[in-house]
Amino acid sequence: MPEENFFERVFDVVRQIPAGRVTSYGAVAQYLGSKGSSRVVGYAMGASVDAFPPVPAHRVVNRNGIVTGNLQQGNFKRRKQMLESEGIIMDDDAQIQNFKKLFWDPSVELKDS
DNA sequence: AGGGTGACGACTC
DNA sequence: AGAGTCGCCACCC
Repeated sequence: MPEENFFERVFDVVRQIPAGRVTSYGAVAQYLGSKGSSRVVGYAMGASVDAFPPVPAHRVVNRNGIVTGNLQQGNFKRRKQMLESEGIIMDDDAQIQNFKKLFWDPSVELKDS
C-alpha cells in the first residue's frame, strides 16, 4: 500500500492515460479502491495544478463524458481544445463523441498489477 | 478535533 | 425528461 496521499495515486493513474483517450473520475476512484470517492478524484484534479509533473487532467471527464471544470471556465475551454488536439471529437461543446470507445478504464488497462 | 469543501455519481421527485 | 437532493470520502483550515 502506497504511503502517498490519495491525490498522488490519482495523479499517477491520470498520468498513465494515453493521449486521445479519456476516463472518468469514478473509474479512477474505483481503480483506487474508493469507488465512492469520485468527488475526491475530482478534487485531486483541482489540486493537480500543484502536482508535478503536470497531470493531464483534461483527459479526465465525468461519467457522462462531459468535460467539466467548474473550477475555472477558462481552463475548461482550453482543455477542450487540448482534447480535440489529441483527436477527441466534441459534440455540443463539452460532450465527447465515442466517449465509450475512447474510454480508458484504469481497472481494465492497468488491471490488477 | 471539528467542520467545510469539492473538476462526481446515483437516486428521487 | 429535467432539476433538485443526498451520499461519499479524502484534504485543508
